[in-house]
Amino acid sequence: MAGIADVARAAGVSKATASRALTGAGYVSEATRTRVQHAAKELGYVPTTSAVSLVTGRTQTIGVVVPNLDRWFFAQVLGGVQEALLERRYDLALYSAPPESDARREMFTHFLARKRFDGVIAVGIEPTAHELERLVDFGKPVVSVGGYDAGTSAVSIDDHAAARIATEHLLGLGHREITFLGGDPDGRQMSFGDARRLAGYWAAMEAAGARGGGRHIPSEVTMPGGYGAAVELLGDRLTRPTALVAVCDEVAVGAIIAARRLGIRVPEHLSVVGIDDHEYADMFSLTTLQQKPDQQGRTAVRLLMAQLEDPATPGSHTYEPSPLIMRNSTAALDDATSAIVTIGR
Amino acid sequence: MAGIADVARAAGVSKATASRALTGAGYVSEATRTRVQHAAKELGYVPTTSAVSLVTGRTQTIGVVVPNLDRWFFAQVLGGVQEALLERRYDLALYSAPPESDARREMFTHFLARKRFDGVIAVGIEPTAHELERLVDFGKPVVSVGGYDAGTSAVSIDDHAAARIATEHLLGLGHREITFLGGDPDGRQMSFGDARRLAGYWAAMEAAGARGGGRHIPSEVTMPGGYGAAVELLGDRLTRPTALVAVCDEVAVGAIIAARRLGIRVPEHLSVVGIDDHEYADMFSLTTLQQKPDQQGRTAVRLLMAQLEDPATPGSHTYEPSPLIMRNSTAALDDATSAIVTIGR
DNA sequence: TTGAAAGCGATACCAC
DNA sequence: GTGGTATCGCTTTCAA
Repeated sequence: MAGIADVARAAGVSKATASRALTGAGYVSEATRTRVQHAAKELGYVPTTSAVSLVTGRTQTIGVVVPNLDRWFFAQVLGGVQEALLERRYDLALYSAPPESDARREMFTHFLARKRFDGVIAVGIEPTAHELERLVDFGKPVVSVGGYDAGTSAVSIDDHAAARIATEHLLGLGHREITFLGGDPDGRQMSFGDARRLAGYWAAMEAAGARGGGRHIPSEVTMPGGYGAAVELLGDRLTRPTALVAVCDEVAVGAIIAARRLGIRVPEHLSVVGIDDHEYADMFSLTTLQQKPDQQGRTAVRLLMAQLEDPATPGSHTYEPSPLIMRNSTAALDDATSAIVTIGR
Repeated sequence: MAGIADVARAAGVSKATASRALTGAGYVSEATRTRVQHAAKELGYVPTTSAVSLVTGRTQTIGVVVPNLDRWFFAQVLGGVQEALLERRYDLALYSAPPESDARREMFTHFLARKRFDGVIAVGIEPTAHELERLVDFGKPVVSVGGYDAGTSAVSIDDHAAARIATEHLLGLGHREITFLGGDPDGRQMSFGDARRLAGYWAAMEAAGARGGGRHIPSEVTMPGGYGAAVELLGDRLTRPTALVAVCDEVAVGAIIAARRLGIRVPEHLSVVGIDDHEYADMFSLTTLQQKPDQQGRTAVRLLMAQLEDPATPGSHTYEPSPLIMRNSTAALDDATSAIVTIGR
């Protein structure tokens, strides 16, 4: 529990000098600096953060807001943010709460007001008007990841393009009956990014004049959600599409499992494309558009730090790449597939 | 940015009285109390945490240490902890870093020293001797979840019993060739809980005189890990067991997927039991031993709060229940199964 | 029941 | 370069 006063005494200098020597701000002779540092180490001195915060106004803490922890994307982003923050010796205050929940409201009304952090990273969140307002008059830098871009800095993939490319890949293989799988049942709760994906899908379908073959089947955005929806969708041979664009890999994998159980072979009888490159993608040979959420987390931290150092830094939306990873879940719509589908009709 | 001085002025009282009225400590007349509270609300007053911490010594923050974020168990625990903390208006400082990593070392040497939190919840962690030492001389209460019980308070299921029950279930169905699937390849890194499960499995096998039919196949403790290991294990018809106890549901599900791909029917040709009751368990009809990590997280918070209120509270290990959930991934070893296995031999 | 004043542990300004 | 000192915003004796 040694304080800076102890360090100063041990080094035979004043508190002021000790502080300067330790923080590196201001002039200190090389000799005293080393002497003070030595004393500090000797005594195991660690500055009391609350005291530092009180006087400097900086907390060395970043607040991170996530809707939940059990979806791959969020967990990955959080991991990346954590790493990047750790490197910079920043603490991470976690606030996870689903949109529209009491906990979420509580968070916004209570915690954000506590000016406890120097900045906020909001993951996959489309804030409500009220939340947005609070975030803004919070007066500290905000960076959003994979979500709504509220005029603040943001980082995400180009969701619209990703889904478009996925769809075009399928169209290029000759598919016309392509269903978009996943996204919240009652559209309202569909996350911002997911909605953009759906839009990208429709854009591609329309551009190819295949609007008629398109359909959106909602589902919870989880593997079981994708599984359940796919069982229903694929169970009916009459209306079954020849290809699927899934809102994300978790849903895609659920669909593949459903297809297998129904005796529908992927990719021979059904092509599936996902978005994410989830850790499960490989074991299902899933063709997908890759994104690296942990990288996005790191980028978000970088953006935030830039604004912290120079508040004048303009907000910017960084789009991370999302390349197509070809595996083995898609195939050309050949005669065999057509035949099978036709027979069903 | 209203401070308590502003509130006091607005209410026509001194800072001292305002503080008492707001914190609820000390005598204040009912009249002034409401007047102060009103003024505070009016001005949108929020106490500056660093100032409060500086004088009270309490940070209203709990540090949570997890090995990583993308395993179901950890994410669930973290979610439960977050909720319970939020209710109590505590902040959650997240420290996730894999054991033996630089980040992990950094965490322990640097962050824990920052006396930034009132207590620590360590999830699924078997601290090294050095880490343990730091955690202890950190001098603040520590509660561990699902991991090593360092004489501090702890909460977990009875891993040994869970695996034993799972194994006995299989033995009761007539199986003798039962393999334990999962756990780190080179035993050393096997988590404390996982090691206990393996021990419980062996205990049951031995008690049934079936030691000879037992085997431990290591694998990464993930779905792809279980998948990969199961493909190898089940691919060889000569040595294939008739039943599997998986270290957790993720591994169990990976094994089921592998079995299906190999044309091995579950449960007709292969019985599988998991541990967890993961959100995927249902869609695979997985029989498993249920645990509720989020509850464990909540319990951990309760234990911690008790110690915070009264440091004399003795540490205690709370065991949460882990009931057997019967679904449809296990079946009696009947003639059919035996026949199939025999043919293979 | 209330108010004045003394810290909590650091930083930062201003003389020296 | 270095040392006194005011200060950050609040809680908490101690008197009144």
